[in-house]
Amino acid sequence: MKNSNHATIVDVAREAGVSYTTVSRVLNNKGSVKAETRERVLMAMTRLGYVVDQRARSLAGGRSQVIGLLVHDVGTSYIGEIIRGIDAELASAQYDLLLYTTHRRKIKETTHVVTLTRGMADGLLLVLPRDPGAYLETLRQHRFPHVLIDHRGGDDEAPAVAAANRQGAYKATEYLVELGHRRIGFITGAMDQICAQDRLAGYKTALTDHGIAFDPELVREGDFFQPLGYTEASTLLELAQPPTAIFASNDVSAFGVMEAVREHRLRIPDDVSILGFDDIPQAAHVHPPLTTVRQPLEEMGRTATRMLLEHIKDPLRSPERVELPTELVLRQSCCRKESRTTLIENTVHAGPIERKQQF
Amino acid sequence: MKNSNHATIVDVAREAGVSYTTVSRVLNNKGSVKAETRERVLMAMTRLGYVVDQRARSLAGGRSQVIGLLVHDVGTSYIGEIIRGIDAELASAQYDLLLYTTHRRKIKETTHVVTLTRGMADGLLLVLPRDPGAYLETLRQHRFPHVLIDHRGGDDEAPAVAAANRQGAYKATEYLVELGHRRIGFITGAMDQICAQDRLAGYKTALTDHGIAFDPELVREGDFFQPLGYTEASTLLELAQPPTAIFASNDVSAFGVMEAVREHRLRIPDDVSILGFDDIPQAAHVHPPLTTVRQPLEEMGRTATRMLLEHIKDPLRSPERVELPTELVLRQSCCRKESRTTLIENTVHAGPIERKQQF
DNA sequence: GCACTTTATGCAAACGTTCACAAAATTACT
DNA sequence: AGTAATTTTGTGAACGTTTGCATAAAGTGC
Repeated sequence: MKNSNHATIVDVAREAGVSYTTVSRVLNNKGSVKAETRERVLMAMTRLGYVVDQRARSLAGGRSQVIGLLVHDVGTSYIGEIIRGIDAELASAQYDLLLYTTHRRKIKETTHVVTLTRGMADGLLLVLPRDPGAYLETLRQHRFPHVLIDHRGGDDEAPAVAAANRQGAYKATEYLVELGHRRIGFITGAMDQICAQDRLAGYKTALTDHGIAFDPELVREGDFFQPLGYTEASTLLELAQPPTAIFASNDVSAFGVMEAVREHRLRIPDDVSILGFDDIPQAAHVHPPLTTVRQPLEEMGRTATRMLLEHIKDPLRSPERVELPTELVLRQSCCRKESRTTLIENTVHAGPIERKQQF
Repeated sequence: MKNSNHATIVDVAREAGVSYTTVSRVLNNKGSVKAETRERVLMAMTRLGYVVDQRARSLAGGRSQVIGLLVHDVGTSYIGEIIRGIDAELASAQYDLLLYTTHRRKIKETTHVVTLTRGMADGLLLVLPRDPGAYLETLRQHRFPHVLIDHRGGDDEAPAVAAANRQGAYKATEYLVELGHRRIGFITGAMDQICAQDRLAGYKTALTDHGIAFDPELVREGDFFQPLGYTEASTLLELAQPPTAIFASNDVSAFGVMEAVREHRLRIPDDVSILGFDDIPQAAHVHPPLTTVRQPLEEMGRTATRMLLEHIKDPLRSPERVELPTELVLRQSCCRKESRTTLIENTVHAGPIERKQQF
């Protein structure tokens, strides 16, 4: 880009008849400059179409106005929502976003982190990190600002924001119990993730707290994806004593559950109540709209970003770990266990005995 | 980050007992350096844990090894797939990705483009740009490398990659005709986008080419999202002469169509065949798996990136516009119009006359 | 073994900023 | 009016690279 005539700070200075330092001053609102001079410089800038060169600024000053974001993958609304929050917060702070997708390969996480540390970015946001132990130490050593999202990991002291997974699952299960359900199926998430473990824990605790014996038969291990949600729900529905409600560890696998239920010619919610987790936008748009535990994804992104920005400003600040509340969103995919008898259309679906034959 | 002891090129030079220029040479494989010296420098680098500072390199050299990506939103698998392709290609060329989400605000597109031009990135990828006219001229003037994805726009000369939307829609419609369907519903995409227009055009042409009169009643305007797909499909199903097949302009709205069809107690594909467009991963996982037109999203990302990288290497290269082939993916959501009579389960769903009453 | 090319290395100047420090201009205070 | 305090401006040195030019070392051909 040498040929293109990009104006520099020096050009502006010449145009305005001041020194380049002065231009830098009005650029950063640092140090004092006479109102009239500032005006003159500003004029010169617009006249020349000046735009600051972030690379140079960063090299000289230390701040690159870029933060790095490390994610697995970018095609899910889970990530989409989080990024929306990050983005909003970043935009108002004039930061740019450097995106790294690891596609679940651990090595990539580490190498990316190292490069990032080296001046490219002022801070790092890690969503659902796979194996943070590998580089968390490096980050801490270099005093490199970072915040983990959705990984309220073990003993490590890293700043993090997560959702109240356990509590959310507890409330949701409680809700199903209050609707009269006694046999409540549960599809877990990928169990190597702490949020998945927490959700299962919430489910279990709620059951025992309400005097319902925990039946391992009703818990199936999923992976947060639709296909496995579908298969595992099918298994549940074919039990001798099938559940009257199924709680899936996230909305996407809840969609799989819905498929399975329909495949078995059962109605939602009349025959089987379904409950999800996350409240991704799509949850409101399926039929019937999915009752789910809202995880404040966008807010998580926002909060994490704010925390990170604070840390960049003041690197000595001690790491905090925030847990954002989850919230039960009532829609139409759950109903009282008894209510099935009140409906007219009972004949449309096959009864419980025929079910197995159909599959 | 001043306190953290990051090794510089000079430190490496001292450690290896050479000048910093030599270190730079082995770093870039430029100029000749004796094998033995190179070895020594390499050793020193690993010993000191040296990592190049991209900002400085960029300032001095001109290449930032960063490309910008401008997208609407990042939470859809449409974007996810494209980014996957971009990412793969970029990783092997040692480039990083600067992400800008516009959230559909036009102004943002322009301001971002300007900043980008200013050294932050070596090139720019624009996915489904809203209003490229505003900045395309700027980009061209500055000879700033750029490639548009999925916007085979009007007259402008910008390099671009798109999918064969028209042809794909044509083939798909033809397929439905060959299955014996005569009344084929169509849900359009957001009609301000050229790809949506092309898909509609393909549908129309296919019909007339096969001697089927175009019936405007069967075309409903959608917006590429599920809710509208649902409502518009409902409208189609409640026509006096409802379609026996519905072709939605993308998979997501096809999911809406599926909901609507089920809501009307009709079976897929026995009563209504459904066809989508895009082949997002989820399309294979719904039930029945969705027959759809595969748009090579990942490949589009890859191709665009390769083109961009070429342009960066050789800025004088003339812009090309690539159209990648689409492909009909046959799954289980479509069947012969006649086949409905061959199935056993005919009684489960309500007949066409009762349909309206149920809704 | 001498001039002559090739290969290997080093020096200094950029790139476009920020920032500490110094100097100049202005204002305030006695 | 003279001095101190304050505000405004300028100078020069970073920041960590790349790159053109100069130089030193090593081959090459006769």
